[in-house]
Amino acid sequence: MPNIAHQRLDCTVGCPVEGVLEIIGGKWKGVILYHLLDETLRFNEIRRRLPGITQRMLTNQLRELEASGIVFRQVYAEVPPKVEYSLTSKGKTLAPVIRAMELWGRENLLPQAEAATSR
Amino acid sequence: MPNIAHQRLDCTVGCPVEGVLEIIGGKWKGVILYHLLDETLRFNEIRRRLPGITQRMLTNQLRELEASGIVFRQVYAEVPPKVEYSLTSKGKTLAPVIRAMELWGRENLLPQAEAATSR
DNA sequence: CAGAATCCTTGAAGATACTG
DNA sequence: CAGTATCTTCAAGGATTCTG
Repeated sequence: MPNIAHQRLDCTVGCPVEGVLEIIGGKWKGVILYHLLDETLRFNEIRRRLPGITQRMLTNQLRELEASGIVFRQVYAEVPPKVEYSLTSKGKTLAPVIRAMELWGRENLLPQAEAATSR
Repeated sequence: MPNIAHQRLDCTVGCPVEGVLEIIGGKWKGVILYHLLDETLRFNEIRRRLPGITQRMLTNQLRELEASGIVFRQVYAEVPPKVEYSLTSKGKTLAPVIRAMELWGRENLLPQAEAATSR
């Protein structure tokens, strides 16, 4: 084994998962990412897709995602203002994670889904 | 005790993701699940794998996971007490989600990892 | 060993109002 | 349209002690 062998991480093998949750956790980030997966959206477009979120929260979450290098914020110098949000290339690599969550959610969280098949 | 878990499905397509995050979100649940993926563990075994978690938190999180039908809690009538935690079949279906997160975490959260590959 | 019972702190999240 | 700026609340999470 090469000499990069064991770096002293303060926690051991569990951390990758924990770290991801710090990025896509929170109450809204996962859903925001989900909506940005295959679309570039403007601020209010995202907002409309998240019933219940406040402007403040949306701004917060988007800024944190931007700081994590996950989301790209494109500001157009127009009046009225226009800001578009999209995934960075790094953000796009999260697709498998989001998709896996989406799939599991559909199969396990929506009783109607399964009930519908048996109806 | 009634499980009032996911009745908040008043939002539309984003919810699958949101619902999953309610289950594996929180500060510790994802990591707990990660450790239970391929092992049945006793209370203190899990605790040792999560540096920094308190007994209270661990108990809490495990109970919530149990209430979500994700974790099975096996109590042995012994002295001293012995309680084993494992994934239910439903819990095991979360594996792809956890694995996707683990993979992404390894590739994006540990700079050493990428540095190692480019060397 | 695996918790239950308390008490306490913090900050995540919400409500509301204002603005370039 | 896309934000700030405050104020406030509530519950997630933590620290500590006790116990079958």
